[in-house]
Amino acid sequence: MFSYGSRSYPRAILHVDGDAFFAMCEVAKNPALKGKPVVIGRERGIASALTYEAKAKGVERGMRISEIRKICPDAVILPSDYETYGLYSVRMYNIVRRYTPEVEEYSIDECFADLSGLQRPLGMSYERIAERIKCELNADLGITFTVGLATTKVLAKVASKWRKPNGLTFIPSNEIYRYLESLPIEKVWGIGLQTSAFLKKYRIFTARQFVSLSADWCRENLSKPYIDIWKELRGENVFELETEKKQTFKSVSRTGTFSPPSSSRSFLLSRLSKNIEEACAKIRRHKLVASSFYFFLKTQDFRFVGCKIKLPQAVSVPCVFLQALEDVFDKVFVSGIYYRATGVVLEKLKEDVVVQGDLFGHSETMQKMKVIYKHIDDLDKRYGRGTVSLGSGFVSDKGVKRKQKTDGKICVRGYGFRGEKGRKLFNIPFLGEVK
DNA sequence: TCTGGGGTCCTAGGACCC
DNA sequence: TCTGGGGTCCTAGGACCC
Repeated sequence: MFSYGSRSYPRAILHVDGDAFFAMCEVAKNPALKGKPVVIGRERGIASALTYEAKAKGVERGMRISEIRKICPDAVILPSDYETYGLYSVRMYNIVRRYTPEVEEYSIDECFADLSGLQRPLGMSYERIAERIKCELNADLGITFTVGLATTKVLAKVASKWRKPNGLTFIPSNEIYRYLESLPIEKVWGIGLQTSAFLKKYRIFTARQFVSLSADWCRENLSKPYIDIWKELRGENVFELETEKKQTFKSVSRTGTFSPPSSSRSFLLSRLSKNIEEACAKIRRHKLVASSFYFFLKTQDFRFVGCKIKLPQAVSVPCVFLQALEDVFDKVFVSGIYYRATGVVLEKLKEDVVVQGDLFGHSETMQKMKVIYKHIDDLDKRYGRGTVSLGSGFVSDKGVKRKQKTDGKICVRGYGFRGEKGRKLFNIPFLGEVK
């Protein structure tokens, strides 16, 4: 009988977490950035990720870029490059898969892996395997990772949060309570502000106190997700790894904040038009159609007002959404109120089954729209997103005069047209029927 | 925390049917 | 028309995550 010490893992669940992932991908891509304070998020105006060097200088996530420039003048501020991060992400998964096919691609910078049963074939303890994986990730990607090993997913998350960055923490089953002792309840994965506030009313402040609650108390006072977390923290496996490729989206959304806040009906509609166009482009990229969507306005004081809309058929062309939106917009919009953001959520998504010569499913106009959007998507692929866009989104574009009549037209960005800048409007005849 | 953006899951309650 | 019970499906909204 093999024995690898007294440390026991009924299941050996690994959690791998990239340190400051987006920022570190940029450093890995361009080694000249090494050791410098690097901040990601230039295009959004706020920091979405930052290196530890930037953090050491007082920069924080969510901080405005303008403020970062003040407190850290030597910061290298870059726009996000999701394609690169996605590539590093796939490489991360594949390195972990050298050890086991049981890998859950949890997010762009995180994954879980089930190492159970591997000690004997690999001739190593689980802890040694975890160490090896961490080293290979670091060596092959040039990025450091924080790794946690425990007996359940929730405990593996506790482990990987324990020491960052570049951390490696093991929680064998006989040491669970030691790690939960001082862990604030709101730090537990899945327990947020509301639930921790509720638990604190009952004098539950730490994860240790939480797991000491009786099963009866939990059943009476908590809903399923929290009972599951309670079990997982006690070492009982409830959350299985989802090793199947994350299939298709259930919803796709696009939102945008603007400043200063606006009370202009046409401006808000124009922003929503942009939201719809981008969301539609995304579902077309994934070969999906939506038959329902939700739109909302966010007021200055952070309230959401919105409305859900059903479409007569599942589509992916913006004009149908836009038409439906205009029909109900005024039920939600109140003139005189100032709004700071708009957004849309496309729902009821399903695969866009292309039926050749389907004369019944769609009107003639719809057929033509689909053809047009196929070409628009091709142009976007070649010249960058937003090369061709709807005129209705024009009012909110910089440098376009408000009065310009643009509804019902399609605009094309001027790049590449003999040095011409700006945009050109084309009134494409049969689109006249489409608002 | 003077608060950005993109997702998922769960649940209570209403609609509808037998 | 009212009373009673029970099942399913759908939806809105809450809560949480990265």
